Amino acid sequence: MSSLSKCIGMMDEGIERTMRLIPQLPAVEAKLSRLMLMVSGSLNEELEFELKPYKLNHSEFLTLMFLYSRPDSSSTPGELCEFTKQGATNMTRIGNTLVKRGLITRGGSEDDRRRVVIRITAAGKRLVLKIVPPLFPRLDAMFNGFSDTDKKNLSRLLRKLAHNLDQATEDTDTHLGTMKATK
Amino acid sequence: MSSLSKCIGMMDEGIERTMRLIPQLPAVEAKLSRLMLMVSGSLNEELEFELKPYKLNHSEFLTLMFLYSRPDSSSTPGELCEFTKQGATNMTRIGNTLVKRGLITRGGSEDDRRRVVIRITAAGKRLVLKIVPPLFPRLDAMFNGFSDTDKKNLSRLLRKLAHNLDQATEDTDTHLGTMKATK
DNA sequence: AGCTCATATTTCATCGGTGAAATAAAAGAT
DNA sequence: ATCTTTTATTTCACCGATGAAATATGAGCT
Repeated sequence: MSSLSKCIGMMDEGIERTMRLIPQLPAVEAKLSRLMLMVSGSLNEELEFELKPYKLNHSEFLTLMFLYSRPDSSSTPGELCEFTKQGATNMTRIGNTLVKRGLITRGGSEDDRRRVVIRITAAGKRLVLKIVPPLFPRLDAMFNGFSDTDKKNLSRLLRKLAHNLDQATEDTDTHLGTMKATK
Repeated sequence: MSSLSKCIGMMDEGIERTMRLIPQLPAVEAKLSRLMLMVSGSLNEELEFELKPYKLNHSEFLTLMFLYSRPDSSSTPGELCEFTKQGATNMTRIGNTLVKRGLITRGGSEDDRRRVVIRITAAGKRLVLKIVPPLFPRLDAMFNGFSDTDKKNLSRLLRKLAHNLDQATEDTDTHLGTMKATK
């Protein structure tokens, strides 16, 4: 496999050369967004790799962790879709496989009987406790050489980025909204 | 759609609560890595959305841009696999579709006749020039409110993260290597 | 010349996810 | 009481990518 750093080097050179062909290109920003995508791609790969022994994929793990972190150990399909950014179709499938493995249960809600309540089981919690702690050394290693201010800054900048991305998609959505309304 | 910021809020709360259940959890680092994944997920979505009108996906776009940025407008499947982190199977398929659309050509190499030389065509270059400049405003908007030092810091921190990730996977790989050698 | 290694392609089964449409059931509004 | 909306599921066709195995071809070594 080619190392991430090597890919980043190629990317840097590529953008430098592209800048000569398209001078208006905002090179700094282009590099930053490419960096984001490449680094998190690698991070994602790493996570999937760690989950493989437990036959869980990223979405299933997220779902499980979200339930684990809830005060009442439960949620609904809709809420899980929001948080994990999955479509309803996929959420149903994830639910099916996790139920089949006995990691969650699905039951009708008392108060709103359209709603389905998804709850993590004792076995699900046990699995989380088996998966998560071994991840900690990796997590620490990832941030080797990061000072406390480094971490604070990274958090701040990523959150700012998130905010800007929200703005952008909000604009797009409202435009689509007006287009539909006009039509 | 649920906004990125709202998801980040849920994530923050989730990790806080999880920390109470698993006190050794390195919460700061966990949040940072979740942030990375969430923000870049959204960034990725945005990019795919921009590319959709041109019937290109992320990998095809990367491939095209890499070729565009090369001094001689060409590369080889192997090199493209490295840079785009795609498997050979997928690279072949990407090549097929781009050739079919007249955006690249595939030909035998002169010096090493195992090698295939992939070259971006004039039409391919034209498409790049049609796609890329409209991306610039988005790119600028993404980094709204970022000072020059913010950008420098973000770049520095992402590159450091990349370096650490390389170390981690290198360790894993060499362990696997010695395991295989021992076997 | 012969052997091994490297490069690329193709085929095939599989995975994870999407999007649209149909169905069901119940909540909420008037 | 009916109508509309919300919530969830299911089905189906499809997309993009993976991984393994088979094939082909040619480079490089001895």
